[in-house]
Amino acid sequence: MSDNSKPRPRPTDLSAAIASDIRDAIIAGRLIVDERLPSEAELAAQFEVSRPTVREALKRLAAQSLIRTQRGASGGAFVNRLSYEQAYGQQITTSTLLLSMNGVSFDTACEARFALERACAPLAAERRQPDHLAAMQAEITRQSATGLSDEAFCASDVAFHRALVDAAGNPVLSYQLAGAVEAMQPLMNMITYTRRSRDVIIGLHQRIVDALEQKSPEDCDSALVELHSYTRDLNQPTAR
Amino acid sequence: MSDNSKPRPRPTDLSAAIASDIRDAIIAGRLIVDERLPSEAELAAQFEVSRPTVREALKRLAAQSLIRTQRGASGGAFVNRLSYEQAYGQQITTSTLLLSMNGVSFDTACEARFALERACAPLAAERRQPDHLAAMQAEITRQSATGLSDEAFCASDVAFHRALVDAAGNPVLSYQLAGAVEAMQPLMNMITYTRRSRDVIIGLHQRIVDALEQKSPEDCDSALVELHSYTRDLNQPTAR
DNA sequence: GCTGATTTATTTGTCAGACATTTATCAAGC
DNA sequence: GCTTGATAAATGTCTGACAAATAAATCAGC
Repeated sequence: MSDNSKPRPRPTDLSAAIASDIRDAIIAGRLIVDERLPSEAELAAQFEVSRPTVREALKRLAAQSLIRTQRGASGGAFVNRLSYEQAYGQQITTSTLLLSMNGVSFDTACEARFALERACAPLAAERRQPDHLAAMQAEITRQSATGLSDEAFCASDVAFHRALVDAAGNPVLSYQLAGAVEAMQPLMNMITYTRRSRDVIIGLHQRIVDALEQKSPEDCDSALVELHSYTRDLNQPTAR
Repeated sequence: MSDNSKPRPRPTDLSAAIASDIRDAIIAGRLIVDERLPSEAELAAQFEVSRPTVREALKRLAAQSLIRTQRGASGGAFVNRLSYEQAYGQQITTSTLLLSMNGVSFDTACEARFALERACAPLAAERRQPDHLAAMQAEITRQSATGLSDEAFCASDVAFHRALVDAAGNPVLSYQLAGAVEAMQPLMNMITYTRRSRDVIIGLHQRIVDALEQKSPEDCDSALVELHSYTRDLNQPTAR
């Protein structure tokens, strides 16, 4: 009556197994936020392994921001409250690598991004605050500058779209979209932006801001749709 | 000896600094998929640290699925091709913890989930394949069973919605949505589902499947909107 | 010459013990 | 009362060693 019916292949890697144990305890709530784990020596005794092995396990968890460590007396490993900032970072790293390593096409990534972004637009139109509009307007100004490198233009584009997402006022949405928006940047960096194409994009950005200011989700949506197809065609000007 | 002027301001936590270095190299493409890293001993010499320190760094990267390791001659650490499966897993873990540790309200998470899901609906209506419809229909059947626990009902609900997302035929969307959908499960598990409420939900699910079958994005969207508001009210029956 | 078993070399996985560094706590001295 | 120093606890790091896995080289046998 053992649980060897579980499909989980018990890792022969002790540090991976220990990390998995502790991770499960955190996810299941048996270890709560800010709770202190036993010291490395105690964990070593508990799992009957050496301290370096325990440390490797803890580093794995630290890499996922599940724990944080503190040195000194009354230090140790603590269950970490995963902040939005940390979650953003991991989300962006994972998304970026997923796209680049699997040869995801520009079209696929672009479609996903604009689909998700359109989902935010109605909420953004309803809740946008002055600072969101100001942030977006500032990026438009930056994008209009002459002599801006393609890379800088892309970075500003990303910042614009992140501000748009943030305007929806839903931190969970912002978190989910962070990956989609940021991971697009490397792909968009491969495009050459002519003066005219920049002007078109900037014009659409302005339409988006205006639509949000007037709380018109329809105008915002149509601008996004146009921006999507324009961006797609930029990448494959001779397609079809 | 030019690099002794390398005052990188993170001398604490050498293993974190080394992991960061290697991670940057992978993201920047200086290390490509399936490329073998130097052995632990070589890395130790290269970074002028001990092998355990290098190992801790490598374990951090392994925790993010950035590398995989192999024992034996011609073994070592290899840059890992991040698979969608692995990315799903990390996304789900991070999202679940983010919601539970930050006390994200049901409404907020629910709003994000349905907003994102509505973004998938038009694509799903266009591209859904028979197996997607079959998978969704199978979950509806499961949900209709009597004596089903609330937890099992929720699990089936999640499976239904993931099938809906997959029907959009965009792996990047599926990846992004995996977190949003799965992370909702713990929150939805806290709801008690009466027979009547289950019937309402199942009815809406059926409407969604029918709409997809008929390739009607409008019907699908309206069903999703209704499902959203119904779910929200289930959680706070006396609100407003 | 070729096949198959054996040895060898390389590399990760694990262990033990030690020292360095950081930090909270507490006691001593002014 | 406040500062200051000693103390203890914990993580961070190092050294050296052995175990285990695995691919390549070697060698015996035909």
